[in-house]
Amino acid sequence: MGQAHVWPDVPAWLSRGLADLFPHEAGPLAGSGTSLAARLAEAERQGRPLRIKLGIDPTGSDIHLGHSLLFRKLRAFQDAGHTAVLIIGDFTARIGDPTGKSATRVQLSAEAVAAHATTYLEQLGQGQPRQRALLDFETPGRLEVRRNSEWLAALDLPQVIELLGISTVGQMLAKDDFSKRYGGGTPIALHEFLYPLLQGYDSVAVRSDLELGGTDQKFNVAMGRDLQRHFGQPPQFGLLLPILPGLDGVQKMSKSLGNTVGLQDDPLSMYSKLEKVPDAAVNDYLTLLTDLDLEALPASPRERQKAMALEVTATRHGHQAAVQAQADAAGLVGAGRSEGLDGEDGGLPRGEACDVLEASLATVRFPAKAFFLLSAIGICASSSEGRRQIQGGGVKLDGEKLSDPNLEFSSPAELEGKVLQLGKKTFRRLVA
RNA sequence: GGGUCGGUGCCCGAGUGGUUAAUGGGGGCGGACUGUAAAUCCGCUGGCUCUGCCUACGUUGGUUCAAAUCCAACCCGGCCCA
Repeated sequence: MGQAHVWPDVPAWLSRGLADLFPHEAGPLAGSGTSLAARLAEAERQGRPLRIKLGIDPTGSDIHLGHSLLFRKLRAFQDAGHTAVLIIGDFTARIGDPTGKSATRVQLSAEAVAAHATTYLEQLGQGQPRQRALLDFETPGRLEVRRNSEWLAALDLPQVIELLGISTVGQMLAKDDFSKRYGGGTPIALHEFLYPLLQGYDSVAVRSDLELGGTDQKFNVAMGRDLQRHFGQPPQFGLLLPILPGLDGVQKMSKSLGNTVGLQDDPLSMYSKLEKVPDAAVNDYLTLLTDLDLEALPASPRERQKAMALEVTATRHGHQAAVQAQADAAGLVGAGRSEGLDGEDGGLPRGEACDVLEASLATVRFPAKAFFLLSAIGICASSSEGRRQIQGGGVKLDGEKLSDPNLEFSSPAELEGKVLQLGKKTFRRLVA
């Protein structure tokens, strides 16, 4: 995130973790209209809430922490009395946002998109009390869920041509991803140019006052302003949040990079993933995923990791579950070591006392060899990989290292109740 | 449409007739170290209940004892020209 930019004229709940806000006095668009602060004040005076647009493309089935910071900000707007307009890009998802992709994205089927959309809403807390949910689905007037096929599927060719006429090839090529690809000789399909336009047209369709997005969405958000102007609407504000780094601390959090923490993750795996995010990313996680006061936290990097992991897990699963997860995580690792810093870390229960995921042996065919077992219960992708893991010395059964991949177990009874461990963080209790 | 270059394992990228599951790098996983981190070092990195067998170098056919490597057609992409 770099040095924190100061946004003096907007409330703290809004400015926390902000990467960019435009137009803004300090920015290049200064003077091109009212400031957001003025707009907020006006809205309050008139008792007319602002319409805050957030578009999501249902291209996958899981929402992860990288998305959740946007929803947190959207929720903050809701709590301040504004209307969240959540746009499910069921139509645009089928085109695929070229953002950040080095290649053209495969087009999804309508069925897949519809299914994803449903699970998204569940994950955002539809049907749950507002205290537990990520978004406020309950309070009347605070949320509108729209699908952009509502208006995009109805566009006819003349209208599409009108949209295409609003932008130029030059403008499109100014977009970072396009220019990189164009310069680098990777193909750009023409329909990809349509994406920013359609996405921008959403702003027109819902009469957005402010659009929320990641910094990678700047082009699209700005395009929304252009289109609104074209269609005679006051252009929206753009409010951009940083891209959350993934568990590697370097690349953005993304499913395809496998560095995510899913909203669906159980408390233990959520906590154990979070407590080891690289030091450099911890502050980002704290500002973007919690409301904690960074100044008030201990200086020790390890303590900050733990505090962050605990708090983020708690916001999702509740304090109780988070504390339990923290204890379990310490137990799992502590089992293999003899460390004892304070009373807090010392004397922790061994692996078996902890809450470990169970793996059923019901579908495993016996007699089963050790290497086969690993893939059979799903902790290795293939039996060959299982073989290698054992040969590499990374597999333990009840704390004892397995050295022979061909070790044969004749019946489930031999394994029942034992804990199979792969590496430092994958544990499965075997049950029949 | 024409010319030209190219399509190799998760990614990049060597290899241009014969121990080749295919050099190297990245990423990933495992081990040591550690703060359950970073950095560093080491090992592994197609599949199969595996002393062996099977599938792989865009696709399909062909030449050859033998092909990722040669030939043909096709598919896909970059660049230049139209």
